[in-house]
Amino acid sequence: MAHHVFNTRRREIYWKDRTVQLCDELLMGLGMDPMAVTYKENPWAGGGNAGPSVEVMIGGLELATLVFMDLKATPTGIIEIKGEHYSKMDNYIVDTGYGLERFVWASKGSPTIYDAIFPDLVRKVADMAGVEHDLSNPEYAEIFAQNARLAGMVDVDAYSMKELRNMIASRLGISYEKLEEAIVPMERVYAVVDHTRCLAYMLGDGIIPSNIKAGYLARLVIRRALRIMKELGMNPSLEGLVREQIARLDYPDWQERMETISVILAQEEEKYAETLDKGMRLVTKVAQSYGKKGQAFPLNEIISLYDTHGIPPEMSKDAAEEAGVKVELPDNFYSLVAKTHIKAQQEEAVPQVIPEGKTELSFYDHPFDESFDAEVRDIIGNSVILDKTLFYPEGGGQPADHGILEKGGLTFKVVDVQKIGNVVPHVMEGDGAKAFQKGDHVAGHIDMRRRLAHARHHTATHLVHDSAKRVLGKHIWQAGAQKTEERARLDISHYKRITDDELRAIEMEANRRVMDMIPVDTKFMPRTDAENVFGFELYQGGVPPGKQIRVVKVGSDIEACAGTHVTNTGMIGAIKILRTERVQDGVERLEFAAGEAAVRAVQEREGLLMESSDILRVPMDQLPKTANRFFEEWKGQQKEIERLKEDLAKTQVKSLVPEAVAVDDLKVIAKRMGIADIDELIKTASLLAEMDYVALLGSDSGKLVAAVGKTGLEKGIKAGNVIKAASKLLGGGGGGKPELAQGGGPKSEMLDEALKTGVDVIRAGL
RNA sequence: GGGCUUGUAGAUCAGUGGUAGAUCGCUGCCUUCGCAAGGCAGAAGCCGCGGGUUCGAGUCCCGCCAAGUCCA
Repeated sequence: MAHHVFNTRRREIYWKDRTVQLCDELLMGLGMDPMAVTYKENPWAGGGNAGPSVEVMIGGLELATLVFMDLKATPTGIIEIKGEHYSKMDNYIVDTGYGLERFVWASKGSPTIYDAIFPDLVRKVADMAGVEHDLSNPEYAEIFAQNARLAGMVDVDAYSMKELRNMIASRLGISYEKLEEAIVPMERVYAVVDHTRCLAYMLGDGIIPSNIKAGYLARLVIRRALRIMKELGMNPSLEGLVREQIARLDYPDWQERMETISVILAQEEEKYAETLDKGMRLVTKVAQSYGKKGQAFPLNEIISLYDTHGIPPEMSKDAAEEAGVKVELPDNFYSLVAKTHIKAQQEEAVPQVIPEGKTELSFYDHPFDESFDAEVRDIIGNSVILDKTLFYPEGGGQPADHGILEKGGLTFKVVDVQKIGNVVPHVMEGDGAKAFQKGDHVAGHIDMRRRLAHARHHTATHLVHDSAKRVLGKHIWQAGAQKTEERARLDISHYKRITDDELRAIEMEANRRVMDMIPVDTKFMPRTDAENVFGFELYQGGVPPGKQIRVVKVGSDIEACAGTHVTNTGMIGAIKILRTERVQDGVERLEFAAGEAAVRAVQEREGLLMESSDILRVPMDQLPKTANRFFEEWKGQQKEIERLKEDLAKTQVKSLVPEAVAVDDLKVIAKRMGIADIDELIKTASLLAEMDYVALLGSDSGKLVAAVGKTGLEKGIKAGNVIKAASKLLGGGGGGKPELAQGGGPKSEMLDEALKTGVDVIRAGL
């Protein structure tokens, strides 16, 4: 419940006195005692604006807030509130908010707002959790009433929970423990009721749990509710409770959505269970590793576990204690987490200078005109401003038209077109704007090829969106869109990845609308009329400004849209969806091409197929089978080669043994092995080492491997040292363990010298 | 939008730039009337993809893809 007023300096409708008077009349009209009402005025600030505000309270309960916004944040402002500078605005606004449910609470006099608004649900959850909740017991009821009142009055930032509880307990004349015992379980019950209702609104409204923004908030609420239910010993399933909450809200179409909501909730519950499961394993492991070292579990480790893996600090604590590791959890854990994050940079809003005047937009009435005559109204920087234009300025995810402006037989390229206020600046190539003067008569020519490509992609976007809705469900909402000449992309809200089958179905649906040759119907309508007829689903691409909005109707798809469209879906020709991408949890991006671009995209893909089938020398339809066969064969052959290398190593060992030379009482084999690869050398050398030889093997390609047997190791010969010295001669390097090392270098012609050097190192090591 | 993390056998995960491992699961054999359990043997890996650095990359660097998590 609210009432608003927009006052201007020229015309004031009403301000503080009248607002308070209206509030007073409302309260009296509801039968309240006006003398029991307290009005408390405070400065208010938020979102770059500020002003006075008045809290309306009855018996300590805040029923309404009356906000008077008449200040805006300016760095040079002389009025200072909470460290920010403000100055007066030309417009000043009354913004009120009355808590309907708070009125119910006040009238019923029940100890908490939850008992007033949904006593049955509170009862139900309490029963499910096995919590006694007997409000007919006056002592018990008084505890809640006092708690609610004091908790509402005290600044929670200034006191810890414990201090607050202590205050309440002493006022009630009972012990802290007794208060906690009475209150904590019920607080959880209230929280469950509150959270599930919050979810009913969020999910009913089409929010999909995600890892960012509003969706993330929904996920947090879900997880918090699950956690609280678990603490209450309930079997945590949100579906039933959210269903009941939605049933008692007056939105019939939300009931329909419950099907999707069930799926979403089940999915979120599963996901959370998985995260906790994973987290438990991870945190146990980390805790044990600190336990082994006999160290305490450091706080920054707990912070990082929470920050990167979402492991609740309580869980870290439990796991640590189980592993017998000390840990301390500070009260301000979450603000410590926040401190580790770098403060977000404040965006410097550059106030855009809005030029005077108006450029008439002709492209809506004449969507296929290529040329127009106009008069130059102004030159700003390198931009030309005309009295009217056929150039479409960038907006709504559609890029600007390009083309030329012609003056006295000379042509100048237009490389960008924007819309600022009601004015359209045409940005010229180079310093082309210099050639124009105020009052010049010019001819403009649009690059229609580009325009049409955009129009096709734009109308196709509406069709793809509509098709996605048909295939995936009504919960689909546009989360962003962008077009170019070659591609369009559409982001839609959806709670899981789009499968290949769904993608094909969407593509087919969209192309059917193309084949149906549906006329594209566009008209300007008063905003409120359009909203009444079509609903807020109009605003898929955002809410446009102004009283008149342009409504684009393509079959069953109706959107507020300022872009240029083709006049019939048949003009799109073809739509080819190219891929999907998950831009965030809960938002899928569809990338597609329309018209000529679609044909080109298909041709490109076909090119890849043709090239591949050419390489494999099979017809296209056998590509998958053949590719699979090649891959399987390749894997088999890899294994075969592995086996053969081992066999080869064994036979080579036999032929190498007679070539051993005695260096002191060590048996040393240094040998060039032809075109062997490094694996082969390693296998052969390590077999020789097992037989207690010292082996140094090289290949024509300049690879070296050394392996040292038991006796050699006892005498302190290190394969790594041998290899280091030998491979240095090859212009490379090497290393490894004492028993096995490898190396090499580009100067393979030095191999014999390198082997000799290696033997020298072995001899020197003795 | 930003930060952090992860991607290795069917699963869970190890792996200081130097011959890819463990546990569970799987297959076969031994033991048993049979099962559970145990013993032995074995199969199973484009180390997410593509570049780069290097004599040598699962490991280091860059890009991409996929996933997780946090944002007073």
